[in-house]
Amino acid sequence: MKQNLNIYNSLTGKKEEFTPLNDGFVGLYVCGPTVYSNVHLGNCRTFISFDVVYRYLKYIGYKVRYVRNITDVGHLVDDADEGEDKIAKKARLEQLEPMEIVQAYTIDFHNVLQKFNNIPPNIEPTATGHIIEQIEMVKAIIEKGFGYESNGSVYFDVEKYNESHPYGELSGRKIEDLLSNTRDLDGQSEKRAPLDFALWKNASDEHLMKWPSPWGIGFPGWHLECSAMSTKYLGKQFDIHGGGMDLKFPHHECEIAQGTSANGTSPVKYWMHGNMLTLNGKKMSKSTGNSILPEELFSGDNDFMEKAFDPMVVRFFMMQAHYRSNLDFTSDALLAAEKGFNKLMEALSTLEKLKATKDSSTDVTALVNEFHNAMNDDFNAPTLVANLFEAVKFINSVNDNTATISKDDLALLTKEMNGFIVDVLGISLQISSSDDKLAPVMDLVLDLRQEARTNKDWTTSDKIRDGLAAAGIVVKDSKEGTSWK
RNA sequence: GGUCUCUUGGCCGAGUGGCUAGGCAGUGGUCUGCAAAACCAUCUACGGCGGUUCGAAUCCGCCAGAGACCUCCA
Repeated sequence: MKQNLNIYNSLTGKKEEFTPLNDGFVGLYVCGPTVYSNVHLGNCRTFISFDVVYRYLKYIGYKVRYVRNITDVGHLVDDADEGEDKIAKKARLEQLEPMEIVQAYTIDFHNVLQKFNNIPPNIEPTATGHIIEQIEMVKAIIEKGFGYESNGSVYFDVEKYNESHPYGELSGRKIEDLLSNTRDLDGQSEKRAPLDFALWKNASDEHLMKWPSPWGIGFPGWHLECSAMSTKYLGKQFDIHGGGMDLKFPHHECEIAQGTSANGTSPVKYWMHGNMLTLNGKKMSKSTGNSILPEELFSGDNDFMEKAFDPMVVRFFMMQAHYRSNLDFTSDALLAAEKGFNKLMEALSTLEKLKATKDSSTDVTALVNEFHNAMNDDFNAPTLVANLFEAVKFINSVNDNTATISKDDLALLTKEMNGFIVDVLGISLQISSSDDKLAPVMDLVLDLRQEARTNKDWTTSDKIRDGLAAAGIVVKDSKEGTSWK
């Protein structure tokens, strides 16, 4: 487990050696989706990035409690006082119960992530299931003097908090700058100051999702659920909190303020933020039509990609970029990734067939150590992939008898190649097309073709090959015989 | 307007003060009846202008361009 893992901490802007609060255990919280529409590809990238973080922590021996919430109370669309709840709005438009909306999109979310081979979190709490905890947290914040009630709503007093704590420390903002940039649209605002944010909102009669509270009927503020649920399941302070870049401000900043004022301690030791994803160089946006859903990518039913892509290819493609970098989705890039992916998979099956000899012609231990070094350096999956391809080259060389591998090294390499590809990167191996009924048919067909080839009947053999190709089956001739795929 | 980040070869994308990232494409080769596939080898680089340094693509400054956040957003 002693791996000298380094994590880039958004709070300090530096890579820091990871030391868990409790030796051997890691608390990991990731901000989940608001389930009011289909999960989009950008969301998936964040969750896949943190899936790899979770997987690697486990791989190096930590016991991890991974918590990722489902936001099933819609955040408000507009400014606090004018806004509309996204889920409530959608429910009204579609004439459904809000919980029908939530249920439908939660299922979609789980389905998509499963296709991407994400491991489900250990706890997936919902905001509506933790209203009591949220109310208790609001009470605590008021008690500590950082929250105030106004007309049935409760707000967080940012300026008061800033007197004793640096509000803006995560996003590098200063309260003066924020103030000078605040848009003037209040008027009848219940807030004392424009930077204050809602902890609890008074609900109007038409509002669909609401609960009783000490301040009247209402619903929790947008930032509160994460604070309440992370505290409940991971404690007042925990190790890693992740999420997309776009949540840094104000969401995570508010979480720090809420946690610090309610619990007396900064809630998170290591903040991690994944970067955004673009489509053809531009931000994904539903309004401009520059957007693609995972299902559309898998089915090929979209205007952006030349063909359909397997979820594992998409995942592999994402692994070729660092989680803190932007990643641009283009047809060409996916196509290139698909070929690389196939090469890697091919090598993995070649590895199983390798024959060990007395010595290894290369330092396999060093090769494998590089896998760890890559991931220990702030989960650098792209460097890991590069290192895996170094191993691929070696595997192929052994297969071509231009390199050798010892029995022990072969065992080590097999274990670690599979470990890093399957367990860490989360690339599930393709179930080879061993269709029970097709396989014997193919054996027969290829046998006939081989007969034709032996008889130098090229017309027949090529006809079989072309016919199969038309059916999407690629025939591969090699020294060992003919295979198909 | 404010805060911050980024700018790498035909494409995607790591990384680093002096030593090959990697993948895809291209080129050459091995294999093959011919192909395909596979494998091997190999070319093209660090936005512009200054500065620091023995040496910078890597550090600093300026300029240009892109993006994120400032308002719900992974």
